[in-house]
Amino acid sequence: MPSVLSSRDKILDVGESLFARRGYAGVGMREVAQLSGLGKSSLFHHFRGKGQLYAEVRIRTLKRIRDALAPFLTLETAPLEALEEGMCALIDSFAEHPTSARLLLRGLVEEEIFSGESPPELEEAEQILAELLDDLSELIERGVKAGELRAVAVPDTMQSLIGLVAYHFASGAMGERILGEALFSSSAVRRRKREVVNFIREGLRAPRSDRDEEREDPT
Amino acid sequence: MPSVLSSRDKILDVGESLFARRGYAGVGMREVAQLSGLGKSSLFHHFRGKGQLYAEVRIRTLKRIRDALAPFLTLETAPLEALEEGMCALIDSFAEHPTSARLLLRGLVEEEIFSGESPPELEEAEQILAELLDDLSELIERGVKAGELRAVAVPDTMQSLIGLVAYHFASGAMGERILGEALFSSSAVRRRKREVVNFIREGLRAPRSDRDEEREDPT
DNA sequence: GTCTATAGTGAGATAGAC
DNA sequence: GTCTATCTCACTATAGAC
Repeated sequence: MPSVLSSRDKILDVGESLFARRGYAGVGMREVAQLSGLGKSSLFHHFRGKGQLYAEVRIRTLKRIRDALAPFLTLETAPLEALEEGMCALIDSFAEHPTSARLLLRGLVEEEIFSGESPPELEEAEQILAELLDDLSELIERGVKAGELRAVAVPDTMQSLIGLVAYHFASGAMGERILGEALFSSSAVRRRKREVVNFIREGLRAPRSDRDEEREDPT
Repeated sequence: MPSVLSSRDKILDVGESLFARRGYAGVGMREVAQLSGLGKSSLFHHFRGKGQLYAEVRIRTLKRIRDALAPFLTLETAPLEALEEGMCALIDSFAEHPTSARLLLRGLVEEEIFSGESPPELEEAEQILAELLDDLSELIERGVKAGELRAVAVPDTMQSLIGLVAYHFASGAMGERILGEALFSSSAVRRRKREVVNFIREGLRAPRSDRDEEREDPT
């Protein structure tokens, strides 16, 4: 590992920052080059084109998110606890890489990005995302079946969790206006974790009686 | 009111649909013109330029959202009930205008849209949004002070509610993949309302004892 | 691996006839 | 109000020297 970033990594960093802030169409290769300290043409030596750069940036981001979440998507922890701790780990990951949430949200919300054909690398990104969502879905379902969670609709709950965590850290200037504080200050991150965990715990946990019922179910 | 849309309204409709799907930078005036059934130059007769068109689209959308939410942001209803009913009304509004949520979310998340100076009309949009957020903030604060809601952090709760409602209906193809169903089908909308209301009620309501405490507080 | 130069396209916007 | 024609500029991408 070189202590100085390779040109390729530098380009990826710059691209990640710009794509997160402005979206695919809002970014020009000229600006990516300038901020990378390279000539415009040098970019095309490292990446086939803007499309591939975007895809590689997305892959890197999604892998980071997957790595943060993976330890909690196993079968070893109780579902509600795994959900709470997983969301905390995700928030920590977002806090460490402030562009991640925006890029994730853009990937979830944005469509019709490529007018012609999309770069083949995007499929890898889609697959990482798909696996992640599948694992999360299974976790929630396990929680419901175990009686730890209320009888929520699993897909809607997925959407709720994404909205709860990803939107907040993607909300930029408007989020900071609402918070009256930097989104990624350590106090704001700590508070967000607390609020999200409380919201999830109170909002999704099965009421006492249900949980007892489930445990005692003799069928 | 003419039964046939004026050119201006037609352009606004087309612009709204395109800006919601692709964002400001992803939309070309040529495409707006074609879908409006006009020549490119005719657009510039109705709007000073792309920036103004975007601003007008945002204003129209935000006014729709404000009108849907306004009845529940008064002081007349109990806060938790107002919150639940307000979110339902917002969901109904999103369901009626499927571009609204996306455009709202884009407005909240997107920055640095204009490279040069931004159109003056955008300030009107920002003000509508600011008033809306202020009113929502006050509602939550009233709920906490009245002891109806837990002692949540008000700004974080705002963010949570936005994420819960706006993200879902902005999530497009990915949301439909998660749901396994069209986002705006009547059954999906009904279910979303139920899930959001339950999540809010269970997740934000103060526990029984607190609510009793507050009511009996003799100080 | 980086550069200069440039091709080629499409963007936003304007002028002026009808 | 709408059109055709045109301007200027920025964009992605390539060619080829170093």
